[in-house]
Formats: sequence, structure tokens, C-alpha cells
Amino acid sequence: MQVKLFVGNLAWSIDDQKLESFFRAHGNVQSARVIHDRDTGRSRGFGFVEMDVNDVSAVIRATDGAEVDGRPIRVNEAEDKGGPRGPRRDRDDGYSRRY
DNA sequence: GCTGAGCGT
Repeated sequence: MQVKLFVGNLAWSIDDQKLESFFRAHGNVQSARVIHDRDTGRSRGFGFVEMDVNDVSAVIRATDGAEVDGRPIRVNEAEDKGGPRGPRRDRDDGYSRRY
């Protein structure tokens, strides 16, 4: 099943590829991206990972607290912000959120 | 060259 994960407490050196390489061992990573500051471009220290797993809680237990680049990362299910009227599942490509 | 709670253009 597919799951959207929130990954926090990341080291500044962690990037999208580091994330994907790490979660690749726990499931089929569809997209992994570290959120950088929109203004300065520097890392915000957290990111999001969409992957396909058989057991979500098992992956979270295995990844949450795991040390990556010397820092224990925090993994949880990402909140679904959807939209003002609720989630839209029909025409959402993932790049249509409000500013 | 720096920082450290938090949910993304």
C-alpha cells in the first residue's frame, strides 16, 4: 500500500538522494524529497517520502530514530492537507497546492 | 562554513 511519510530532524547534509537511498531498503520509494527553504534555498531539515510498503507501522518503527548522517531522524505519516474544501483525489498531480 | 521545531512549490 502507498503511504506518504513525513521525515524530520534531518541533518543539513541530507538531500533527496540520501533520503531515497535510505528508504529504498524499507520499501519501493516512489518519490523522496527534502524540503528546502523557498527563499534561501537551504535545507529546512525535513522532507517527505512517498513509498509503497506492505506494513506502514513496521517501516516507521524501523526508520524512526534511525541515525542518518549522525542524527536520529523522525518518521511519521504525513498530514494530508488536501485543500480548503477537503482532499481532492481526482485531478491532483501533487503540484497544485495553494501558496 | 553559522541554526534545529516543524508538515511541502
